[in-house]
Amino acid sequence: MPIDPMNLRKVSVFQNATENDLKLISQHAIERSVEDGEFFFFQGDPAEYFYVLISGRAKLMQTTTTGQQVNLRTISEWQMFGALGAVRENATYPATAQAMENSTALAVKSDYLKELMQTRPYLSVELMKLMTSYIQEMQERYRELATEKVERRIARVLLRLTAQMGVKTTDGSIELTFTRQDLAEMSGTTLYTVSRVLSEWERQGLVEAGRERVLIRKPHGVVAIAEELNQ
Amino acid sequence: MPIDPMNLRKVSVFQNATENDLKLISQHAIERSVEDGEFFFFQGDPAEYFYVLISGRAKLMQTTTTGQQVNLRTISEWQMFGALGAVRENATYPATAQAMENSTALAVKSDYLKELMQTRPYLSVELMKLMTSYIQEMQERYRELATEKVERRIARVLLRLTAQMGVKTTDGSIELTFTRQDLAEMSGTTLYTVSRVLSEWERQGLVEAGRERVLIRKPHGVVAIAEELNQ
DNA sequence: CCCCTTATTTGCGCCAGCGCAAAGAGGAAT
DNA sequence: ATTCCTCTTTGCGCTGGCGCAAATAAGGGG
Repeated sequence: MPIDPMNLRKVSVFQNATENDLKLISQHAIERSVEDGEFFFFQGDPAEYFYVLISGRAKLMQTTTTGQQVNLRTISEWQMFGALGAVRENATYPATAQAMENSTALAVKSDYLKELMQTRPYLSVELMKLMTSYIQEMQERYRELATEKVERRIARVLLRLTAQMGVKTTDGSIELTFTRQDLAEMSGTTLYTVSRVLSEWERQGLVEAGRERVLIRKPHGVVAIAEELNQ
Repeated sequence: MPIDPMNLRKVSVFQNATENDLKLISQHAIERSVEDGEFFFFQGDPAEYFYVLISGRAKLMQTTTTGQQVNLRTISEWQMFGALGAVRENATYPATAQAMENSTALAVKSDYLKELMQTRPYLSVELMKLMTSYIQEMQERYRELATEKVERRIARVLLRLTAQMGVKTTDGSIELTFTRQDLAEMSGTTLYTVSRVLSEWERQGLVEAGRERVLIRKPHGVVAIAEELNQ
């Protein structure tokens, strides 16, 4: 059952699209459901489709030859992913997309997007804006990883996630749903270190740590750690 | 003295431009010379112009609040830089561009590029390709920084630089012109560690290390370190 | 309600890499 | 040649963070 094309306007790249364009795109889309832990695509696969997540949650990651993983980005609803292939000819995905819950996405042929962009400059512009924001975020994260201590990197990851997908509870706390392993992959450290840091913060009353869950009790306290000038 | 517009075809984004477009662009360009160590622009400045380096060498870097630096990219002749501002409205540069030698660049108003892109899809396409390659490179470097040991990261930096700007000498060695500090900023470590690693490699006969200079004697040996599967 | 699986915590030992400090080396300019 | 400046090397001590191992906790399914 195809979704209402108007929903596609929630996708940043399509925010300025005409109603007709949205219909065209949705007509070219097929729905794909993927279970928790399974994959939309793997790094190195031919980038034949780009995706728009319509329900669930996924992550984009790179895997090293030795099997270690690095989390590049978390994808939530109405975000586009796998779109780099729409740009180059015969591109392959530069990362792997794995569902973090049971998820559904729309898949559209990259070639179709490429075709649309030929005659719709707004699409290129929006896609470039999105790419620009990725570049900036990666540059920033790269700098953090190169220059900042683990504790602060973890604090920043929590804040980034808060902005992107944090759920505010009634008492002003913020709830995040991630495993220690997820957080480790996002902050460039190990699950042991994440666990130790969260335990310490819990002792200080900043957060409450649970299974696959972190409840930020004092957001400003986490901000303080992330920004702290001393060191 | 304005340069020959045809030279602009060496810029990847302009490779498919018409002769007339190249002329238009060069007519809108002003030349700017910057001495060794001085700056084209700073992180946070309004991104009014984009640049094309026509002689010399520069680096793009991010500076932390505590003054530490991270090198994002080295710019050599006919590369475009500072173009992210052409995409967003009222953007600021996300990085600082510093000359590594006496350098000259063409500066063109970002707005002018934006205007051209409205009617020339090939420009958007090429710019997106460039952005895609940045994203991929940053993702890769991020993964390396997160998962790989210093020695291997340094090896990879040398190989990247070899591909980008290495000078082959008559006997098959490759010469690179960088300070230990530069290499440290590029591999996310300190100049001390770079120095120690290079000294060790010199003992093994892989390289010759000189002042602001590294001569790679056995490129395949460096590749072996960069690729080595054992750990 | 119990069992099994998966996530988390924490003690412990270890070492890669940091960063100070001081000495050495290479170039450029006079 | 001499001087000066900058870049580089290396000894030394230190520590942040890794990662094993084992215990503990939290769900989920039957």
